[in-house]
Amino acid sequence: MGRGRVQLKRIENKINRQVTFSKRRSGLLKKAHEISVLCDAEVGLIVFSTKGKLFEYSTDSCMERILERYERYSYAERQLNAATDIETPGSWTLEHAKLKARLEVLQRNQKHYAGEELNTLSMKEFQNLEHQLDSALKHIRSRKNQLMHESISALQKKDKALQEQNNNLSKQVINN
Amino acid sequence: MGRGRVQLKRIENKINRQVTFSKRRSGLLKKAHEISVLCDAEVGLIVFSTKGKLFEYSTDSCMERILERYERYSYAERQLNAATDIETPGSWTLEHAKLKARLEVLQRNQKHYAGEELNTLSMKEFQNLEHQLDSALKHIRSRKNQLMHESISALQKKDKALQEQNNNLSKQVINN
DNA sequence: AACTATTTATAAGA
DNA sequence: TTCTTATAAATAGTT
Repeated sequence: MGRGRVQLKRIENKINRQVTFSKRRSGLLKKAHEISVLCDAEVGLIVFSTKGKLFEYSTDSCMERILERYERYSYAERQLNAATDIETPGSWTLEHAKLKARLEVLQRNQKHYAGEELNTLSMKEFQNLEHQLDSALKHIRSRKNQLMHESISALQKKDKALQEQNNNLSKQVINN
Repeated sequence: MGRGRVQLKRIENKINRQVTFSKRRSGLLKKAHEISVLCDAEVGLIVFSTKGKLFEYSTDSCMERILERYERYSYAERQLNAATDIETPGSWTLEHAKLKARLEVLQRNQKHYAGEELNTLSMKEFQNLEHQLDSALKHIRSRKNQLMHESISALQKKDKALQEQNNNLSKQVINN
């Protein structure tokens, strides 16, 4: 896509490499967004430049969600890691294990909050979850409303101040 | 890039969406690989189709490495730089910092899901959160509905069976 | 940061 | 699905 054919190997010239990186990066992010919207896919894209700078795109700006979903796919691998950890005793082991346990609980909760993995819940737990989410949503909507009102009043105030300033300036112009 | 201009919105026709997904997915993976090689960048790309199938690309086929780097960069860079310049990835300290960072993120999310500590969120993040909660609630209610229906049919079936048994027993009593 | 000649990606059609 | 082809889009080299 350009004036020359592209050889699939590292661009040795540093400047060219930097420029190409910048151009292709934006193209890549754009395409990631497009497939996400057009095809209703969930996409996570992470790019580190040579110098270690991070660029990223994720559907709904929620990389965490996507990474968690990804890790559910590599569950077997994680279990392997966990086994190795337990077999390696050390001063950190206890705290580490505790952290992991808390993490698992939170992750499970998180999934329930996201409406996933609901099969394990009893009817009563369902009711609870539903109620919690419902009230959270109410909180959030009322807070959002409040924010919007505040934002509107701030703008109105600013508008008023500007108009007054305008009037004063106009008078000065007329007087001169 | 084709015979028609592309509108950036979900393709409603299921077949078209599937075909476009397949084509664009391979294009995206190719471009991810290209920028990685040409520009010496480290790339991780995760794509979930509508149906939940996973496709991925990662520089050197090592997604875990990239995700670790991402998480370090995003949440724990400071602590890590301070604590461990020499530690190799996979060491206890790194693992530990990573876990702690993730835990913090999850705890914050959890609070947001519960409608707490909303002050720090921007308007856009609000919209995202509201949307997420709304869709989670829909999932949960539809699943609850399904469970209740199943439960009702199970009871009706049982009821029918018992009545029949009853009838049979009554006849036997009369005959004796 | 723009430009433009080409290559590349891909939408629609077969 | 796979291939073909017309066209849109991306981008390499240039200014």
